[in-house]
Amino acid sequence: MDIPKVYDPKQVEDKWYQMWLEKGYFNADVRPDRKPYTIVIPPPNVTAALHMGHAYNNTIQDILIRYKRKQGYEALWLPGTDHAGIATQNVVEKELRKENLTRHDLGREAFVKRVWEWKEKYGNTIINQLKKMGCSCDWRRERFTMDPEYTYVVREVFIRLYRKGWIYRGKYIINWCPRCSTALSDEEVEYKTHDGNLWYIKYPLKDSKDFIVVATTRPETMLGDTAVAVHPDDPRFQKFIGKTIILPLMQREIPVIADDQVDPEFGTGAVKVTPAHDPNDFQIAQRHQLPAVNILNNDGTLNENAGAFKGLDRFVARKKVVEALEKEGLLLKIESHVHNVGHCHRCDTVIEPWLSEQWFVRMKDLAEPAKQVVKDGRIKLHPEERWIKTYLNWLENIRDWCISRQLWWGHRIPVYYCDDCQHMMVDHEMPAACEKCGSDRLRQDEDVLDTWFSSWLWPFATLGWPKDTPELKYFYPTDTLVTGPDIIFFWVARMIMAGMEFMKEVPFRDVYLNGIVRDRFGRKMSKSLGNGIDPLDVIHRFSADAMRFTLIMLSSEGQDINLAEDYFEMGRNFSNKIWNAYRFLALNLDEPRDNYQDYRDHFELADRWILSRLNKAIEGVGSNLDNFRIHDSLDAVYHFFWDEFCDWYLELIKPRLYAEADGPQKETARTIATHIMKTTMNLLHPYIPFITEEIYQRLRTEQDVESVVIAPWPEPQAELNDPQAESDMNFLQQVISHIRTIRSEMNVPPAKKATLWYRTDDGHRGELLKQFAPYIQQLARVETIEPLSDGRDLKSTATVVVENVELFLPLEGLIDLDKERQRLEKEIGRLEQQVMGLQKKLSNEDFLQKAPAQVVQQEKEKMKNLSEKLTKLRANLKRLT
RNA sequence: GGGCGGUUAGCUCAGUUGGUCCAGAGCGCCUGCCUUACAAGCAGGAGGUCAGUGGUUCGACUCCACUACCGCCCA
Repeated sequence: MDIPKVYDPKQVEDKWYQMWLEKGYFNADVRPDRKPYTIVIPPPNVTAALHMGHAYNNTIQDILIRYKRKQGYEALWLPGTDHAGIATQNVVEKELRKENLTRHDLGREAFVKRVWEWKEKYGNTIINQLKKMGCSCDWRRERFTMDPEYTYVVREVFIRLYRKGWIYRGKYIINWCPRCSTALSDEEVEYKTHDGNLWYIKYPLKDSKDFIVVATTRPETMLGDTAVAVHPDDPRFQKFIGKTIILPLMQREIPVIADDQVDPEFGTGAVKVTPAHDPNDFQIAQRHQLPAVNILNNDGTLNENAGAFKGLDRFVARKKVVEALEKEGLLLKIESHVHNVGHCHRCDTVIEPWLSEQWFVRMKDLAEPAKQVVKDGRIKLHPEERWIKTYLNWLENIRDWCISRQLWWGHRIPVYYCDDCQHMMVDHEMPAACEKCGSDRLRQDEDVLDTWFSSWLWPFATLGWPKDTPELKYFYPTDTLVTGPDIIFFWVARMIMAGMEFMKEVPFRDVYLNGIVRDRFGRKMSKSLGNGIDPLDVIHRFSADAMRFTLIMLSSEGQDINLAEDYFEMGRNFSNKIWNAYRFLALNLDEPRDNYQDYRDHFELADRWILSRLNKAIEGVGSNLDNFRIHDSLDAVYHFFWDEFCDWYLELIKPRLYAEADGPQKETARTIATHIMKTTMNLLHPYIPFITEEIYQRLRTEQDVESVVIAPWPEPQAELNDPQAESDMNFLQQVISHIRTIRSEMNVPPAKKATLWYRTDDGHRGELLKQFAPYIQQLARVETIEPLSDGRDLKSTATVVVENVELFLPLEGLIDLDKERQRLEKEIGRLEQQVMGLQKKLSNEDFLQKAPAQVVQQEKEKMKNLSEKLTKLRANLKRLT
């Protein structure tokens, strides 16, 4: 048989994926006879190709969905992509800039067409990447947040909330990005620490030589001041309340007012009030009926209300205003001041609080059920402790959601205005005529909706809502959401709100929050740093299995992953190990078979042991997966396969396999090894789908299901649990390891066969050494094993004590007695320390009285064993001196 | 300013309800092996006052408090 020594994933990955698609294994349909298990993908933005974070996130989803599919659930993983309003508009605008064009050069219609072309390209790229990774999505159900059906849902929701009075339009202070030229929600603002200044400015009182000093971090906004405010109880300013100030540079008369909101501790205790450019000032202004003076254009330059500063960029204006104030002697001082400044989440531009007319969702009543379902456990977060507080805290302090965006790419707001009577109508389509005055001069609102206003509907919009489809009934609520903690507010919380509002039911039951993939130094991967790793490149160099395996091996629940390209060798090596284990079986197998149960009468210790260990591995994988401990689940099967199956079992059965004649002993080893191998492929399949299919197919028999994708998930078989076999094997493993250590430390040539004598009054262990001498001979390169007989010369033997059995290795001519003495002394020293510790513990009255009897008993037992061992080692050391 | 997370072997991290996993894994390092599945491998080994201080307890990497440093979120 010609099986290459090195596994070549390129030969298999595409082949099997094609087969899976053709067989329709990933398709999930409404099947009342089965329990559904549903995951909706966090739809990747169509801005660009997927990065390592996506690879990680989707690997986790694929593991869960493949696990459930193998368990017999009707497992639906619903794929799709997100139009990602601002982000996508930005990247396309960037493309245009290369052609020296702006979106305005193209006009709205042509620009949107251009974005659709971009979407087609990257949408396809993304789907292909997911397929390359092995993602088992039901591709028939792929959705995009701007599909016609989806767009209908978005409008429907807008209309329902509007009619309910939960969507309103109003003039408020919102976050404005001058670069993107749109409003943002509070969540889209990122605060960063800036080393700024605090400028102290004198505001002269009218008809007086007196003045009030105000402090500000944004001096240019003074041009829009309409008052100065002080705290009503602040004794320093009592005499000024109600007086009039002449606003410097503008010569506008503004009042001095008293308001509780003023913090007397900040600056001088008197603050300038700029209602159009500060949320707090806006509130103050409303209470005092102050006018708002807007001094900014939408691109961040100053408008005609800024007087002499009109047309300047806001940061240039800041300098000029300061200069002008200084010239007039009104600048008292400048202090350096560290403060947080809001930046656009998408383009990093400093945002401006700006008074403008926008659409909002009233959140209070939506937030309440979303809080409740997490509090009472109907939705569980994993890891819970870490995020539940963050989630609840956000909902406690929820603010209304600004959903209108001054963009072109997105869902147009379904609101229509009559040009004649200004009447406003909300509907799916533009009415033929104004319902109030009958005019046909109607126009739709120019703005589009926040991207998240469509993605918060994802779990049910993708299943057919608002129609009462069988899919919706069957697959909703979905089961698990896997996503990053960075979008808990943007997406997770809002999906829960939408689910509760429109479905009256949670959208999912478990939320697994995966960590962020970083570079080897713990830095976030980013284009600007150039430290990103391309999943396709990794797949090309190492294979999809290797990528998936490595990501999970490096992860731990909810923690960030530090990643470097060479780490993927880990996954490649494991694949190769699997391949070679298979290769070994194949070379010793004429044809696949899996009837190990037929040889039950011929099971020997190693067989009983490995089957018992397999049970443990199956339990470990399953229970950890059920608890979202993804890494631990893989770790369980990884160590079982490599450390126990490959390193011990396969080595132990070699004598049987290499035996000349076929016979039940040989057949037992063959069939069990095959069974373990195949079961392990089932266990590993969710993590590394490709190689497990390849091996499964090669080991498949007539009785087996046609693909590992749908082969049943292994269940532990209670009758194969064998504690006795495990403890006996454990003893023999220790014996073998100790002999190996001695050989290695004494530099015994590998080819040199050793002799082993043993002495013990433990009948069972003595029997084990006798009965399983072949194991020791095979794995420790020992020739003869016999009980120590009287009169043996122990002068040049190395010794070790394993569970009260003394082992002697005569090493005439090989042993370095000094070295052996050192070795024994070191071991004795180690034991003495332990004994001392135990002695102290056991002579402590408090311990004896207060510790549980069982613990005391355990410690006493330990003490007894250690003492015996110590006695033996001391005797042996003495013999050498 | 408020909240959360982290600090364990050279590196990246595990350690699940305080007492057998008296500290583990992967990578790296050292030694010996091309032993008829695998050198992408096998066998063996070195390496840690579990950030610091104090407390609770018979007993603390594990619980509590404070401190230091790092990171994230919110105002």
